[in-house]
Amino acid sequence: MNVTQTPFGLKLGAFMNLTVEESAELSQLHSRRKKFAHGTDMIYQGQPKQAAYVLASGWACSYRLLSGGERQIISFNIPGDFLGMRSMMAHNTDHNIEPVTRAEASEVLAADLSQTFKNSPRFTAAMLWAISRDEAILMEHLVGIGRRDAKERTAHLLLELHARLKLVKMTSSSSFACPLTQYLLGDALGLSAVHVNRVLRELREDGLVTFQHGEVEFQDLKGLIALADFDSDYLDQNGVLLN
Amino acid sequence: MNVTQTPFGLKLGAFMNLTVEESAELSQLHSRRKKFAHGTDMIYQGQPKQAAYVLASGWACSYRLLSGGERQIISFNIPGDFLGMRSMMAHNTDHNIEPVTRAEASEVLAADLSQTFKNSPRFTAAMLWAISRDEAILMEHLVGIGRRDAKERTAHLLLELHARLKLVKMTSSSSFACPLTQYLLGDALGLSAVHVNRVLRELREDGLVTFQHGEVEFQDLKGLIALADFDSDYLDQNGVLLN
DNA sequence: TTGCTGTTTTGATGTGGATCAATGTTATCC
DNA sequence: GGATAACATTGATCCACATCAAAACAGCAA
Repeated sequence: MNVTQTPFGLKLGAFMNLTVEESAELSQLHSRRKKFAHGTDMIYQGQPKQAAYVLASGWACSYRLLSGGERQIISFNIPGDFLGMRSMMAHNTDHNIEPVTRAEASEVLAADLSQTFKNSPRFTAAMLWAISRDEAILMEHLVGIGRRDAKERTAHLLLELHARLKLVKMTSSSSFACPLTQYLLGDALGLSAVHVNRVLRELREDGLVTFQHGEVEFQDLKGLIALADFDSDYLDQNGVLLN
Repeated sequence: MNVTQTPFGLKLGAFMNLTVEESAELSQLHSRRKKFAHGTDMIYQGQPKQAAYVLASGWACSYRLLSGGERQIISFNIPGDFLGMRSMMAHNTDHNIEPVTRAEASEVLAADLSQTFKNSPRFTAAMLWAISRDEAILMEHLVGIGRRDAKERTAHLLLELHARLKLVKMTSSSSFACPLTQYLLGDALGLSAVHVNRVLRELREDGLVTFQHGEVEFQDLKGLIALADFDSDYLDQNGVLLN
């Protein structure tokens, strides 16, 4: 299979066109495939070997648990995302990553990665781009929790997921399959699951989006974008989407 | 001056010992010095040239403005921090960085940086470490805003700043100089300045910390750490601090 | 000394979202 | 067909923090 058509390839393609050699290099990284079932952590505190993964299929989420038992989901991960850069670089891993659905991922060894960095400066740049983009997503998430109310926040997240999934060709024009429960949404949005439910109902009643039976459908995309004050620039993929 | 004693050198030193050659390489990056006054943005939306900086002295903060006029401070930056990685990699800059005090920073050109990456894989790793660490700080911030109450959050931020400043030798054992206003704290913590004031008073009355006249003083460090549920692991600098 | 400007402090009142407690829905398995 | 489990929905009550308003204070310029 052509690597440029994998989710990871599609994503990096938003930053630059991959040469034949780079595609080959990428295939290497992409070889050691692993499967994860719902309920088993992919990355966790105190794990023996520092590993990183490229998510090939399925969704995951990274989260932190507080001593009081509450949890905060840091980010949702979709196919093409690179997981665990931090657990590879840092001496302690302080957050967990668990699959939301069944998931497949390619394990990336630190040695291989640094070899690839050496071989291809352009690939290095692309990885830095991907990392910065993840950071931008995190920032936007922070802004949402800090300064947007529950409705705006929820709308924003749905719009973001739509845009990100679009990049890896996992959407139809105005809907996408979404395996997240209201509990997961709550843990990500800093809301109770109960309140997430109310917010989703309001959005539905306003004729903006519906989220039912694992499917998010946008009824009024413009209205939703206005409500959420959503500007996709931070995802840095507009050039690609316009093509 | 020995680069290893600059804040940036001290910080990277937490990850690895710099060789003589690496120090030289680092000095190169560190040469084009610029000054910034309070009130002029260092990095802003739509700026002509993509630049990055290493903060040499003074404090800064990066923030996002919402259409409603509210702002969310993403992070506070102290000497040794690398600023603007994202504005260098991405096609659009979506957040601003402004100095909190007068500040000096070394401008880093994209070309120089990628050259340095090519020359020194170890430096590349150190930069990735620094980036991951920034991401971890951001995550912790997110967790705080999402799941901690105002008092815990405030305490946590003060403890984090103390630990980070320690790494670049800008603290005394139980206090540090802090140029932040209560408005800035509020914008970072997702609180109103009024509420920040009340929280600071409570912390003072509890005999935990005082923050007055630009000086943060810890009265009961253990108590504060317990209150904030603070675990410095995420800063990945414990090994260094123990030496 | 007198402002002027930015910052801190305190009080009174209002609200978004948490929490508690049920009930409804759907899927799965026997 | 009933039992069980996971998830979604709705109502009632409460509190942490926002918002509004005003005063006290510090630093600085003239």
